[in-house]
Amino acid sequence: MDSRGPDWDLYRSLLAVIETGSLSGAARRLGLAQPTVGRHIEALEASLGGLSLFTRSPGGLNPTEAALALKPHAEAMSAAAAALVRTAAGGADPERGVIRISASEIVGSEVLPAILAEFHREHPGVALELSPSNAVEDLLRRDVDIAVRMTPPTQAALTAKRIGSVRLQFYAHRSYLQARGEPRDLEDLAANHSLIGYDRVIPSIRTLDEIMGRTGLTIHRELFAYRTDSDLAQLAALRAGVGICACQPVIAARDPNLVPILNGQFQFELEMWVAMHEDLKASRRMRLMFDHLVAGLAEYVKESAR
Amino acid sequence: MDSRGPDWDLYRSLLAVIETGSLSGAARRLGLAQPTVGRHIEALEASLGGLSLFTRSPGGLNPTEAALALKPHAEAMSAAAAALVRTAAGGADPERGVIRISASEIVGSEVLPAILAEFHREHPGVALELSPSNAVEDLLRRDVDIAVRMTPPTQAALTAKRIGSVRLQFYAHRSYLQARGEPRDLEDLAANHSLIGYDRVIPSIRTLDEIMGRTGLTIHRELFAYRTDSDLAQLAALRAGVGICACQPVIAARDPNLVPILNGQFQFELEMWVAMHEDLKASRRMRLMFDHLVAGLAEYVKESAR
DNA sequence: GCGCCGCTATACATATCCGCATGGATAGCC
DNA sequence: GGCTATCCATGCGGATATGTATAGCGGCGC
Repeated sequence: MDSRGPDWDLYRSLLAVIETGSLSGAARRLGLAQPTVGRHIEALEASLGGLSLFTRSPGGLNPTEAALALKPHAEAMSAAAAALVRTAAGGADPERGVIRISASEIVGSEVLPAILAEFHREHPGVALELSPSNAVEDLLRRDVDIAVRMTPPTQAALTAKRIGSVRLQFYAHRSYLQARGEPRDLEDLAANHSLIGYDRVIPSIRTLDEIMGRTGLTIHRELFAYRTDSDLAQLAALRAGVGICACQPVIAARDPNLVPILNGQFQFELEMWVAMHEDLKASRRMRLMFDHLVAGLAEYVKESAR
Repeated sequence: MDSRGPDWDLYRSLLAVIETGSLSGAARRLGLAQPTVGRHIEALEASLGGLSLFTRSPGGLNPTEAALALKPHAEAMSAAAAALVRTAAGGADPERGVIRISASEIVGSEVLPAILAEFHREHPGVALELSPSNAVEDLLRRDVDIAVRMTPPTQAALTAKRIGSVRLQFYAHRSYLQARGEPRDLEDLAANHSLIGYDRVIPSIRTLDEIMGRTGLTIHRELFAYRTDSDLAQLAALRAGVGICACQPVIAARDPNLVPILNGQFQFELEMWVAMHEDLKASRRMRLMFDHLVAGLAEYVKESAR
């Protein structure tokens, strides 16, 4: 029932060596001595049936194909270990510990801060970590505890709650409209105006593409005059008057110089979800944050629907 | 960048103690001495900020709420470690090592053996493990390397390939038909015949339920005269003439005494998928098996479509 | 009530692993 | 060309963790 493999510590050293590229670097990161890490790798190679994991060179250790195949698994262990420590921090006390949250750049910087600030006032002992990213696998790999997503998380083993729909519509800065005029319709928009959009389209934005596709616009890089994959950079460009960009009404309303284009037609709807790994339901602190996010975002969505 | 937590070995001991319920049991499983495991737990509790993980008793150690919250994370580490060892087995040599495959009971025992036998003839050095189960989370948790599924795996971080549709229709054994006659239609079937079906409905069977729901049949336990959650037991019952049961044509055709009911009407279609964690694409052996399964199952589906 | 069997906790000898110090090798730079 | 800054490999003393042995405690069956 066991036939247990190598010590798990060896995997940690393996990962560190692959990532740092040298025994010395791994030793520094792990707080160990270089010979120790070297012996770990040696022991791991022996444990794994004489498998050769690195080609030693004076400049460092070069991972073999076999070692690279093992790396993702070691990363999974590392993520799980980190999640375990986060869960353990503060113990069963919901007023202490760490929570790590992932959200899109926009939500992470424009929507969450207010909501998280409120949570932090109520629970000052809980440390918060925010990871702005669009990667979906975060939750499965346990890189984060809770995620706010704009796509329905169809994953098993996930506790997910739908918040509602967030509108998205075209906005432009007054200064831009003064210089370029206001587009009459979609055709005019596409032909004679400067759109702000994506550079290399990110997978998780696909829903947006579909929606825009339905409106008759074909999405391709050349459609956009100002291209960046960062949502935040797009928002900044919109605020600077570079061009026209899709934006959430509540966020746009914060700048009185941003005005809706095309009479607010061509609204897109994005679903907003909060998701958490089921395993974390065992932690009172995580449940607290989950519920707080659901409530806070529901408020935001309600405001957005007005 | 690091602030590394406790030694990963401690997590392994933690998991073993939770699962066995005692230091001694964990020590036996891990091949360590009981005091060693005790010290591990002690060290872990200290590392985690004086967190209390167990209530010691003469009969064993009782995990606290905090320890139970950590368990899933430790399990994730364990699964990842096991997957790493499987990947490492045989090294980069695609002709050696281990592959662990998950499939439904039916597919695992009626369809895969022939396909896997062929693979095994070509690659006799590769050890194969088959885990018949309907749990979907296997791949994410890395409990298995490759899965054959009858539901579309909508998960990110998964390499999935759709094989095609597998028909499912009602069959009965000749002896049953002699005794009970042949049902004229669905109503007759539901009212006057013995159906073989599920006991406590398993989540992953839901697709089947939906399909059957479309046909007008309401699915509830009482509909079935012979109830078991094991697909294999259902098939065995069908072969023994217990009653009428949905079955794949290719499988039914192997027993000349099984005949289609209702003129082959009311066919259901199930999609067949092969899925693998993206991380495993780095392993040549896994890719080989993935491709072999795709080819072999495509052949099976083609045969089934005739 | 007695003995047996499971468990944990403690004490002590030992084997193991770790860190330190050193040597050798390569690459970049003045 | 020599200097320096990396890196890895090796040898050795010491700290650390492990295993063995034992004591103590509680439950269960006869």
